[in-house]
Amino acid sequence: MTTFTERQKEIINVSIKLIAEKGIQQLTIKNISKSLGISEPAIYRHFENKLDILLAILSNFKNSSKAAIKRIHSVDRSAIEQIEMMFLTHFKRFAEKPALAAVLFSEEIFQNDKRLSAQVSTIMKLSQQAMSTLIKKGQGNNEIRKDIPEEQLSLIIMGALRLIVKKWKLSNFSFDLEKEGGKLWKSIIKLIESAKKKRPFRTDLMDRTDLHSFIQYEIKNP
Amino acid sequence: MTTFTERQKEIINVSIKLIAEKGIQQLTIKNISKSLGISEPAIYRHFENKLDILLAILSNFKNSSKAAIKRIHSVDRSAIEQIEMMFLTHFKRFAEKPALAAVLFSEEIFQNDKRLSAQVSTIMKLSQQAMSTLIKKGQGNNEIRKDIPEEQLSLIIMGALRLIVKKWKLSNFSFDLEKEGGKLWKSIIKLIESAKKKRPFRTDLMDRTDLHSFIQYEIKNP
Amino acid sequence: MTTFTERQKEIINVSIKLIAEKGIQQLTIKNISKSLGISEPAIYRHFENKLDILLAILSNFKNSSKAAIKRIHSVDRSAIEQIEMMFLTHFKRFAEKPALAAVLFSEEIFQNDKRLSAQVSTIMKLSQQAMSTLIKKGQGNNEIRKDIPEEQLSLIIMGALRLIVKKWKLSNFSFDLEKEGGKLWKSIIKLIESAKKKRPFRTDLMDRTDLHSFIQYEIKNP
Amino acid sequence: MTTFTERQKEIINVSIKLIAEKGIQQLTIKNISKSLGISEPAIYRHFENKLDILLAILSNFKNSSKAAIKRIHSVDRSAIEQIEMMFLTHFKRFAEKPALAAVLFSEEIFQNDKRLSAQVSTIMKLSQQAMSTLIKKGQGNNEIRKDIPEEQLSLIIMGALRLIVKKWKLSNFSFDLEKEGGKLWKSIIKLIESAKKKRPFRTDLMDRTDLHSFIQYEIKNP
DNA sequence: AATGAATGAGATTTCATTCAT
DNA sequence: TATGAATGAAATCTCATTCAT
Repeated sequence: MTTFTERQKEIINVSIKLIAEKGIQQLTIKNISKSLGISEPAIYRHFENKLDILLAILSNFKNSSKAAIKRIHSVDRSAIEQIEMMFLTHFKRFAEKPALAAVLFSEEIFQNDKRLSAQVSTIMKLSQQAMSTLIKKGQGNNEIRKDIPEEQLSLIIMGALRLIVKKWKLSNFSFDLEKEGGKLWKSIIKLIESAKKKRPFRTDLMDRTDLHSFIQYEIKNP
Repeated sequence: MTTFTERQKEIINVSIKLIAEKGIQQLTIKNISKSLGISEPAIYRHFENKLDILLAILSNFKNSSKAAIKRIHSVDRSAIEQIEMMFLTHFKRFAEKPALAAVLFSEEIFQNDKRLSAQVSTIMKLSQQAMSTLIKKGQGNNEIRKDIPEEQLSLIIMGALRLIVKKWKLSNFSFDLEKEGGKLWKSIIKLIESAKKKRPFRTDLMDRTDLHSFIQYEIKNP
Repeated sequence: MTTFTERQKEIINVSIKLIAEKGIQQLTIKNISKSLGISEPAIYRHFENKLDILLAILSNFKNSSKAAIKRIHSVDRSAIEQIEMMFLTHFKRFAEKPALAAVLFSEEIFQNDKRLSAQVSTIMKLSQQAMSTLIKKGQGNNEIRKDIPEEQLSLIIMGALRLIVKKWKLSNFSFDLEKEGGKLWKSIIKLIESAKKKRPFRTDLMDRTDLHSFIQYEIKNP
Repeated sequence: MTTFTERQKEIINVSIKLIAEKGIQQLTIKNISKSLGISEPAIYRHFENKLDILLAILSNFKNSSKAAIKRIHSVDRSAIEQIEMMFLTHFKRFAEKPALAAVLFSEEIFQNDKRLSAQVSTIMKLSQQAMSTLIKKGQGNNEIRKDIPEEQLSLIIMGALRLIVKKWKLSNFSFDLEKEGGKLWKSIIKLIESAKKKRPFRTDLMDRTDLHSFIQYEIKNP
């Protein structure tokens, strides 16, 4: 788990911002250096080449995803609550750093290099597996319906999650992602909950100190 | 609804292929012309500039989407069946022309120009609205559950649809999209169908001549 | 004295206009053909190449200058009146076809080819010699002061004439060239007239039928 | 009043030379870089684009014109002498740097861009106004005849000045501009001097150390 | 007489990267 | 750690011109 210097982090963040705002085609060494107020060759003090910057972005995100997943899995909650955590963590993270959404949901950007696309695949699988694991647990618990295979449910949940983020981005971040995410979550619960054990929907969830602070933690320590 | 010359269509197709295979960064006039076996300036006889080629790709897809949607809406079927048609039409379309999937599910590619991203938005809204309309109809019919707002269901269905196409692409088209799409559809039906009026799932749907030929038609006549 | 076909004349005129309005750099085969509403290769039916179009412009103007000069010289008037005719003919010509001014007073445009710059030189010398001849006649007549050599007077008159046309062009043809030209002429007469034989300034000159019709003729038959 | 780096000055000078020798059409980045012995992209370290190079040429000339005019106006001399200074300064400047004449008397070259043609207009007006001011002063002093409006005299003088420079250029710099300029000046004095106060023509003017050194100064410190 | 399609040459500009300082 | 200057490669696009029809 590589760590980055301050300058490297600056470069990573500026790059994410540039991709988010102007697209991958505008992610040039010139633009990065201009954004940072340093010269172009200076970038090469911190990264060997441009590809390494892109890899660093991915590695950075992968690490923080891993950490978030680990924490969610280790929390002692019902499966549904844990899935909810994943959901909300996602939205909170992107709401706080919209550029990240733009970049991370744009795997195509990285497709022209094998190392890059491998990394992207790994990242995608990471959260899908985490989701799958939680769903399986929920199905074991009778929290979640069993008539639909766990991979399908995972696909459906992740798909909705991704699409709402994408819409948010296409709308120029013009709606409240966390609020809409909350609504979406309510609907998804209805869809996936086991018929037998209907639980009352807990509107208070987001306010509960522990979950809230948990999510906060994830965002501050990606 | 602009029509394109033969050469223009060739350029459009080659461009889609290039984007799909090598990413937008490799969509250069040189590569396009090389693929067609003509000189670079020759391209400019057919499109004023590169942006126009990208716009043509989008316009082309938009037109065929519109036509497909129109036909689906005008068919006299239950809402669920119509949604199924949309689903399967989508998959069939992409299965027949994988490159299109690569391009069309990569809206980020087009983000660096206002005209492009406007077109992308329009296209996305097109199928979402079509889906919404059908769901509303189904809810009116008691075919589809009413406890979840129609926009949410639409979001969830479209999200799943998009994600499976994206996975297919990331897997290098290594699974059978139509087959997996069929499975996904089965799961989705279970999720959205109205509890009261459970219909038996019709595995035979895809084989029925009329639907099949309908979809075929859409693909051959975009 | 080559004559031109109708199409050739059209091409010449359009070319003059293009140079006048947008500069020599915008005089491209594409722009010429677009202005005429024909295809690019069509131009090559009428002129072998681009250089020939430029030569035709010059040849055209040279011919009409020669004719005008010849007529002025053959008119039976005082030298001062003949010079006045040259002056006014010039202004009238340009006032009716401003583009011509833009082109003809821009000899630099043609400098990158020997044949072109030779033609330009010839044209310039043409009117200067004509002017010189008239001045010499005037000095012989005692109409024009003799204390300044005839080449100097010619230079001064032609210089003023050119500068006012250039100013007119730079001002975007926003003043009345003929009127300002008339004023300039009054001043020049005062400067060059022989001290002894002061003639009254004839404001009526431009109205006199013969001069007027003479100038008209020159413009219509360049 | 922007100052230029050494490389920028080199580029400016090389560009002037290229325009003078081969015409604006040969002023290409390739030719500039070849002349300087550097690569084409290297030019872009020093100027953002080609237009900026042209603007720099004009700006450079404008600045030096302003300085020259300021100095001439501030000298304590008769109006006629000051006009003479303007005349001779002009000729000396161009005689020392013939390429500049080629470029500066070819405003057409710059007509295809608004910023360029605006600058050209400004420069033209600059010296015309300076000339007008001096003539008005001379008319107030009874040095210069009053029967011709000051704008007309200014036009006539500037026109002659410009035309002789242009002829010099068209002749391939084959005569002695300063000498011919001197002759022209003698003629012009005769034309404009007030009848009452005939001053002896001062052939010695150009030799007088102060004027000479003044002009020298202007040329070396533009 | 005209055109659609094409092309070699070349224009301006951008890019990632290097090197000397 | 940083920079000014530079560069090879390549991108987009324009130009005058040709050729088959």
